[in-house]
Amino acid sequence: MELYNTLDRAVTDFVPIHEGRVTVYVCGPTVQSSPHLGHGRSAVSFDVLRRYLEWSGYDVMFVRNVTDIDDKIIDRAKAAGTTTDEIARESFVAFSSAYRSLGNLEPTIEPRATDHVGEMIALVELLIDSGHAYKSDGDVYFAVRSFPSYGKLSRHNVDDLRSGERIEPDERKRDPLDFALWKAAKPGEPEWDSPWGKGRPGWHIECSAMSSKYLGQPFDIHTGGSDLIFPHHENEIAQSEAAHGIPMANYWLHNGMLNLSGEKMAKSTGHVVTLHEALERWDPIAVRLFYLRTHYRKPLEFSESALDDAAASLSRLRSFRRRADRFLEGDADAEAIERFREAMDRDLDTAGALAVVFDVVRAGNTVMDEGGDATGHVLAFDEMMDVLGLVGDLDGKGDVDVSQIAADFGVPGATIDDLVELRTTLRAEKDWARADALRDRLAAVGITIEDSADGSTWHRS
RNA sequence: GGCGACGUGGCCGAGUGGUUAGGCAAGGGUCUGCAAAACCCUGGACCCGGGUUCGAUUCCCGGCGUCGCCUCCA
Repeated sequence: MELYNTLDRAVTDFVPIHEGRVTVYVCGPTVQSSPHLGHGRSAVSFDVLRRYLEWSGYDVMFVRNVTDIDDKIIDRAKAAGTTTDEIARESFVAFSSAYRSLGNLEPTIEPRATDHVGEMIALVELLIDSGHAYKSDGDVYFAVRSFPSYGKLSRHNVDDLRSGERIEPDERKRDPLDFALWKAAKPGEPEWDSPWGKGRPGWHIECSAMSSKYLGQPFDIHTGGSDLIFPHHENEIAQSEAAHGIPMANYWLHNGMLNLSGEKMAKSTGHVVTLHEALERWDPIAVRLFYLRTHYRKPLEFSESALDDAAASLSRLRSFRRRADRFLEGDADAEAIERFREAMDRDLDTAGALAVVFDVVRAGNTVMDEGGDATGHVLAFDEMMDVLGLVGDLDGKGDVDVSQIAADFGVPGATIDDLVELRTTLRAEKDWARADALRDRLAAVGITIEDSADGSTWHRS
C-alpha cells in the first residue's frame, strides 16, 4: 500500500514498524464548540484509513485525542458563565454523536488532555533538562532554534518565519518563534501544579505526551487536517524529537480542507455548516459518501447540490442492495475486490474505489435482471461498502405511522407490510384507482413502493 | 513576500505518455396497468502558451486563475 507522506511530499510504500501491526494517532478536536462538516471530513478520511488497514489484515491501534483545555475553551466558559469542563463536555458529546452518525468506528483509545497533565509536565521537564526549553516568568517555552530540523514537516525555515508579520513580539520569549509548553495560571482559569508554579499546558504538548504514552515513539502514522501542519504538527515533532532524539512518527497524513463558497470552513470565522445542520437535512451516510467521492487530500467544496447528488447516488447503492438479499452465501467476486484494493492501495483513492463499487452494482443488477446468480457481486459489494463504512440502515424500515391510512382503507391496525399486501390484492383485482391511491398515500408519509415480477417491496424514501 | 496544493465533459469528480473511470443531471429506448427500480444507447472532456516525444490531458518551463499554511484552526 502506498501513502502520501507529508514529510516526504511524496507517495511512498507503507511499511509498518512492527509486522502486522499499525499504530495511528489522529489529531482529534479541540472541544470548544460544535463540529462542522470539515471536522467530519477529517474524521471520515482517517476512519477509512483505519478500516482499510484492518481489512488488509493489520492489527490497528487507533488513538484519537480530545483536547479539552485551551484558550478558546476558557474564553467560551467565561462568556457563558460556566466552567471549562462543562463547555468541553457538551462539545465532546456533540462531536461523538456526530462522528458516530457518520459511521465512524470508536477509537481504540480516546485520551483527554486534562487526564494527562502529569505526562506533559514530565515531558516539559525533560525538554528543560536537555536545553530545548526554558522557564520565563512562570511560563515555559520551547527554544525553536535549539532544534535544527525545525521546519522539516512544513518546509518552512526559521528565517522565513521570522519575517512573518503575524508573530507578536513577546518579551517573555527569547525568540519570537518560540512557543509555549506551559502557561502560568491566570486568576479564574483552570490550573495545575507544576515545578514552575501553577499553570496549564500549552497547545501541542498534549499530543506529544499522549501519543508516546499510548503508541510509543516512533509510531507509524500521525494524521490530521492540513491546517495543522504548521504550527501544530511541526511543534509536536520539535517537542517529541528534541526530548527523545528519535523520530516521532514515520508517516504524516493530512486531509484537504472543506470549503464553503470557495473558502475554508472554519469555526473561528463562523464560516461553517455544522454537522448537526447537515445531518438533519441529509442522510448521514450520504454525507459520508459526499466526502469519499473526492480524494481525501484534495480541497472539497460544500454545496447543497453536491450533497443532493451524493444522496441520489447513495439511493442507487441502496436500491441494489435491497433487491439482493437472496445472494448472501458464497464468495465475493475476486476481480472486483482486487480492483478495489488497487484503488485503495493508491493512497486511499476512495473515489476510484467507489467506481468499482458502482461497476459491481451495474453488473449485479444486470445479472439479477436476467434472473441469474449475483452472489459474487453482492458479497463484493458488501465487503467494499464495509471498508468504506457506508453501512448505515439500508432502508430505515420502521417508525412511520400508517394508522390513519390503514383506517381509511378499512383495515385498522394494519402494518405497512399489510398495506402493501392489500395493494397487491387490489392490483390483482385491477382496482387501479385504489391501488394507486394507496401508493400515493404511503408515498406521502415517506414510503416508496416498488413493483416487480416477484411482488411488491417498500422502503423509506 | 515565503512554503504548498489544485485547474478534467451540463455539474461533481478518479486516472493515465497512445486503449471504458465512476456518480448526478439530460435526451432516446427496453421492461411495466401506471409509477418506481433496473438495463441499453447518446453527448468523443482534460485552463493558456511554449518545450521534450513518433505521440501529452498525463513529463518539463512559463503564464493565468482558484485555494491552503505562515502561531485560532480538522
